[in-house]
Amino acid sequence: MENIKIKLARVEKGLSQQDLADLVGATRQTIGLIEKGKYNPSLNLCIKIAKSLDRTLNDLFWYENKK
Amino acid sequence: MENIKIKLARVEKGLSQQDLADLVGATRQTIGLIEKGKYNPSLNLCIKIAKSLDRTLNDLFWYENKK
DNA sequence: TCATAATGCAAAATATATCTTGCAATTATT
DNA sequence: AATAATTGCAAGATATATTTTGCATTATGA
Repeated sequence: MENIKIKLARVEKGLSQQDLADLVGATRQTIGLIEKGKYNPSLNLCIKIAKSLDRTLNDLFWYENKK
Repeated sequence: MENIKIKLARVEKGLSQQDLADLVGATRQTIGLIEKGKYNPSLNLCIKIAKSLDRTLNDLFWYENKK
């Protein structure tokens, strides 16, 4: 369950994992593991990531499931 | 920073905190504290809550900030 | 090729979300 | 008014997100 959306939005803005980590006040490892889908991040961190990437929560973390 | 959106969506569906807690596999206290804005819930819990209330992450946890 | 930046991985430590239990206070129902 | 249901609050225990540090691997650029 990789989160490819974050990675795409990040590289689209020309940011490294470290860059994004600095923007949201987290560590590179945390960003990497979230992108890998190995973490269940906190809401506040999700919000910071979304804002830093000019996206919304739904854009990055919401998956529509048909029915 | 109370989260009134969750509370509104919950009562709108005629659910008690305990009901919602059961639906998402959490405890009543956890739901209560999230509604009070005293917790920073995990993304997975947010997703479960949103689905249980037929809302999206943005509906319940995203606040548009002008500029 | 060489150097450097970016990423992956992993163990131990720390911070904090969540649970458990219990009781008080409030609200709804009869 | 009385009873039950709902919610608030709080301390201690547990689970887990996040940090810290370090090293290996891969990609990038000179």
